[in-house]
Amino acid sequence: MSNSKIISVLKDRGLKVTPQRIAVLDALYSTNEHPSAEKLIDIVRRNNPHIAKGTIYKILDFFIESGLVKKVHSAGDRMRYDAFTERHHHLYSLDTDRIEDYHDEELNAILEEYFKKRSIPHFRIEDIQLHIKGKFIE
Amino acid sequence: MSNSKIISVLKDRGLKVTPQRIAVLDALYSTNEHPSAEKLIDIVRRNNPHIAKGTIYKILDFFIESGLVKKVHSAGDRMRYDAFTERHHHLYSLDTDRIEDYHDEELNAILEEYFKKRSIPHFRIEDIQLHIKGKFIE
DNA sequence: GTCTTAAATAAGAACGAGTCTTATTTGAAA
DNA sequence: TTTCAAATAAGACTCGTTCTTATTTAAGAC
Repeated sequence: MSNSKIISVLKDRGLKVTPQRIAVLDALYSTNEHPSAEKLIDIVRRNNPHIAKGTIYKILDFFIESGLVKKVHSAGDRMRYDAFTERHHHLYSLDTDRIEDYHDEELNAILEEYFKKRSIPHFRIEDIQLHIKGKFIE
Repeated sequence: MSNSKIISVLKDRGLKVTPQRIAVLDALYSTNEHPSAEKLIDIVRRNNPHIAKGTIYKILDFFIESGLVKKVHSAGDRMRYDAFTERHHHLYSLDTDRIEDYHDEELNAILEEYFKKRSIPHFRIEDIQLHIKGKFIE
């Protein structure tokens, strides 16, 4: 994604634009592998070697509050991030730390239908995601 | 669950029975709050103050390999564990670290049906779990 | 363009959940 | 009861993440 588009993403939401935020958002949009913070720091520093580690963690938290980024639920020991905000699901490798997107409108419709007629006592649903665990075969 | 039943769980699977394993399994069966390892260590040490932290982590890994326990995918900074092995789903609080079970046969059937007719290229599914995120209201 | 200031960042120390190491103990088969 | 591979205790260590403090900066006001 071009820099000017990334700037628009921030500006349109009334968020302050900084070179560091642009770099982090660019790194997130440039990959679909749901990177860990450490991986993201690597990517960011290819073009911006001076950006501080703590800054990137702080920016990630800020993006999460702002709704630009979501944490990916996982069983690993490091947090994973996802900047693809449309409703989608994930495939989890049981062998490796690979996590891929799974997107299907029919599935979304089925889930929508199911939860429309069935409310959960004492719980207000805000988001639903399927975790599909298994093995990638090449 | 009684001690003799817990011993049976281990014996029936051909697993070595130790006081430490009994204590950890007992702690897991005594709560449905999907405890972190640290929380579990607290529970275990109420009755067995001498059991080492590393031992409990090692036992948890062993139980996971043995299929007695599953890791719960989460966005938090600590791993959570679940000894309820029937197919079920989870409710996640967006405010707190609360995670509750959600169990419904109709939902399982719907998912079964959906994935029966739709295979995912290059992926062999082994387990499917719904993450329902939202807010608990009292 | 310049000023102003709250907010953002740099640098690295600190924290803590989870892992590793080594000596000791033990479950359970023979 | 003997034997020994496996399990445990104790605590040092790792490293992903957070915190602290001084410095810099984005962007609104003038």
